Amino acid sequence: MRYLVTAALPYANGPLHIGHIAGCYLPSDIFVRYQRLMGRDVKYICGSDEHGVPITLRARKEGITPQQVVDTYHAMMRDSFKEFGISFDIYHRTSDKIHHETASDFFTTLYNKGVFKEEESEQYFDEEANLFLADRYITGTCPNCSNPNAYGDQCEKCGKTLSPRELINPHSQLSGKAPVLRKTKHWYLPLDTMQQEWLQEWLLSKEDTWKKNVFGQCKSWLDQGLQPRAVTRDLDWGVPVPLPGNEGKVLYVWFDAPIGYISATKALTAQWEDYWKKEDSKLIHFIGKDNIVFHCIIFPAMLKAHGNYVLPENVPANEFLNLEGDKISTSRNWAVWLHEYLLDFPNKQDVLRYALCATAPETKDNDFTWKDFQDRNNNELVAVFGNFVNRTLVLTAKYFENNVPARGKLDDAEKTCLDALTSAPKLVQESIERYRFREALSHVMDLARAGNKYLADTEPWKLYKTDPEKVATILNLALEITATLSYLCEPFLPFTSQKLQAMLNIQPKSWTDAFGNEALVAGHALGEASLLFDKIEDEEISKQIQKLEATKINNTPVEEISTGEKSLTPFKDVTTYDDFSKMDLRVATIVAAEKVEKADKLLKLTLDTGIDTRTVVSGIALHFNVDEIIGKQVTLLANLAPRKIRGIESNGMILMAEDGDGKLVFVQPARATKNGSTIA
RNA sequence: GGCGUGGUAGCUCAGUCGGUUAGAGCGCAGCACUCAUAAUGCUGAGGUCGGGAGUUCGAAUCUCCCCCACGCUACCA
Repeated sequence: MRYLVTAALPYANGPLHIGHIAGCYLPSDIFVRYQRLMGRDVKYICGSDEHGVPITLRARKEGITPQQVVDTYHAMMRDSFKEFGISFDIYHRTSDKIHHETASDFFTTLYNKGVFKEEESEQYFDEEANLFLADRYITGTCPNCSNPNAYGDQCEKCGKTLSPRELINPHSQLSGKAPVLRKTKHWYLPLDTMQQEWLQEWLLSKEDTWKKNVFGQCKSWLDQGLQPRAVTRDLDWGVPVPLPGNEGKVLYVWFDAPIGYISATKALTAQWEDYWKKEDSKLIHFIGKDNIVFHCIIFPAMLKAHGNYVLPENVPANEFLNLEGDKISTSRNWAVWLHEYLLDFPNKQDVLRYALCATAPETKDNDFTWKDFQDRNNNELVAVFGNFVNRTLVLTAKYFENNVPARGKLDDAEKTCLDALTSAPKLVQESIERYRFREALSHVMDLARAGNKYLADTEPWKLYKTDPEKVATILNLALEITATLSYLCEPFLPFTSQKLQAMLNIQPKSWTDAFGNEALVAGHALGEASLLFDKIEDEEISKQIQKLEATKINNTPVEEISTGEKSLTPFKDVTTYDDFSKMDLRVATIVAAEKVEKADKLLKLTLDTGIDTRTVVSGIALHFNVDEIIGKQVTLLANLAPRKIRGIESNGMILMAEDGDGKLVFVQPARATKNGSTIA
């Protein structure tokens, strides 16, 4: 049996922050270190995801090539991971030749098997730049919130997922011109038929073994019915489509990226196929919750379509980590960056590892605060773990010249202590096997607590004068606990483990060897003791909090400027009076309003136009209460063709003004005017 | 609106198949101790288990309705 553990490929257009670490890299690292200690055959795979549109956008913005962008961030992330003790067997990258070949072959195999559906569609094309525009290259006015700077795939203001065709007044980010529609061919993965054939059945079989949040999300997707998904894009940055006559097309990044796990394994070992194709291999994907669909549905679909590959055994996705009560945001710089932490807190990798593991968002979103970080360091690592080790070593140095004393007769206190000693590894093991890393870590701390209690109960410092032999037994056991702690904490606190083992003058051991035997023999000479953890003072914490508050202050004016100036929609093309005069604009009064059933944003308005009373459905329910708009005079586009919305016929359209923040205001006459008055 | 996940002590969370008095860590209060980085140990206060109804001898746990948070999704001319 062998394990293949993957951690989500981080996207190479920005540095790593604590959310990435807590959600994915730390849990996977703990899991893998544990598997190694159990003597299991495990490979731990990760790498930079270096394709896709945002990287090309950043490159354009900074006036460099996409390769330069990814080189920078790839090196940065690789180094941060290493320094933080994330123990990948390989940290690869998707711009590597091996990956291009692997992804290319993968596509070709599926193509030759006739898996894909081929389809032509109309996409926006920039005639000046002479290329098809990726969704991100197109901006326009959001049909949802009227934000004039919405992207073709998503409006960042209201969060709505869009397609470029929905944008009002679209323009190319490259030339600034309005793009034209042109036909293009793409290949689709037929998830809909796969759902029927096997995917649904396979996923439903995971109900008992996968985390609830993960299974629930998959179930939700299945219930809505899967749709075919394009696996190619018109773009020049990525893995080229390996079919003749298809220049300017690449594999879509979601198709390309997970294959990166395979290429990385290839780059790591010639036996890569054992890990991917032998039935007794367990494939485990560690990811954040934003990646559930790709790893639970789409990638398995790809692997199955290819044939011979194992499907994931488990996908233990975490939820999100917040920071001081707010969502972590790269663009708003609201984050604790790993590379900055490593500079600000040198040699304190384990403190962050501890804090993030203890507060990891395993079952729901969780909050990281600097106060919590400080408390966990001072009250748990220093006071419980470090202090127990220190008092044990100090006592041993004082009474036994730094040699391990012999164990004598065992009383009840000793038996209780030995119970804790033998049960701790089992508890930690069980928790890790169930992907409960917070719980596992607390079992480690419980052993240190048991040690502190043992010392407090037996009081060797009092006994020494009257019964030095008893003290020898006590310290023998206490030292045995410190040795066990050094082995047991390795997956979580690898730096501390090493340091402690040096202090005890012992060698690293696999868990199978370490537990169940006495780690220290009488007479063993201990090494030099030092403190495992230092207190973190208030000053250091308030410095970090101030740093965050500064970004908050810096953020506000920038955003205001950007929405105030940059975001104003450019003027539209010239029109004629004839065109304008076709529109019948009238003053009307809202006489009734009600929420449309089963729609969050829709209000059904009844208008008095002076000539008739009519119904208009308007998407303004998020901006106004029903009560506050009744009696308001508004501008009505009266001769707009009727249209059914949610089963209600809408006759016309209410004109709204929109400020930079997406707030809507009625356009109305400066004074109350007769209903039906014309506007021209 | 639909779907998913969650709501348990001041904070972070556990709670198995429905079963006695709902637990842990941190924080707080008191006591003990002095080997230890004022660290440790013990004791205690603190809960209408989001709200309401139901099933049951018995509900944090099962059913229904509602509220709140996060995510997915629908409606938007």
